[in-house]
Amino acid sequence: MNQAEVDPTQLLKGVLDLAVLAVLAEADSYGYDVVRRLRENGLDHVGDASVYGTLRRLYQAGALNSYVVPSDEGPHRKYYGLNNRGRKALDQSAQTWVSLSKALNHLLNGRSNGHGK
Amino acid sequence: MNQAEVDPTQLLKGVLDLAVLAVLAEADSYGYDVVRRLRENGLDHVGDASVYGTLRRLYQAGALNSYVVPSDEGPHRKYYGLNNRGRKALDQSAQTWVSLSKALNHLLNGRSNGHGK
DNA sequence: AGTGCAACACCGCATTGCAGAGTAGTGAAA
DNA sequence: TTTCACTACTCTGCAATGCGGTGTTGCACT
Repeated sequence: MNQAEVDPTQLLKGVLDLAVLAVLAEADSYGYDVVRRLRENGLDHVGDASVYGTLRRLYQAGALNSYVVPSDEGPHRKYYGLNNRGRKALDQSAQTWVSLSKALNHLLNGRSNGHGK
Repeated sequence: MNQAEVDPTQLLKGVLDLAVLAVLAEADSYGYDVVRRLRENGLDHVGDASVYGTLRRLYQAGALNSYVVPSDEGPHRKYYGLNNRGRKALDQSAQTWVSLSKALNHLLNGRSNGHGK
């Protein structure tokens, strides 16, 4: 059961996975920074613990690889980056997300349209 | 704490609430039918128990009113419909949803655009 | 009539994700 | 030294999802 793929049912509550994956796709980074970037991008209320948890989960699922970069200006930083598996997972999750988002948006706008399909 | 309003953190996993609310906004209906409609609209993997649970939760939160319609073709049907509170909740949730969805979509497309306005 | 099935409602349990709070360690500023 | 901004991580509680099961009421078959 260490598939990196998300099963659709999980996406309902696992939007964070997708977000983290997306951020990591732009550039490798470490937990603290991921949180910062997520918040800068509109996900302002994500708890850091959630992100760390997500990171760990993703890592254990084999979607990420990580390496420690010692810093001379503070504690070490544990970078995470997408690997093939991760990119695939991102791709798939993104797709699922798009359908979900489309379905939802359709539902939300559906009251003003004249004829359904 | 029985506010019908969703706090943003909940939306991450509570997309179902919004979906159910939206379906109910189109027309009153009963659990079994809600599931059917949800599935027809792309939310194909929602479990019926989840929907019943959501319905009950929403009802207890005061967002829905319900009435039983005896059916001559089977057991009675327990209809649910939005009340003012429900509409407000839908409205608010929808808004939160839109921001979230925007943020996510931005993240997902962010790699190919030069500068977001 | 009896059996079985489909439509319908609902519950309990286990799993899992998310968040809050707390621990810990480093380097720089006060 | 105390404090603070960074950085990582753990424990724990809560709430939501889903599965499987239970029960009911008609209808179609046999």
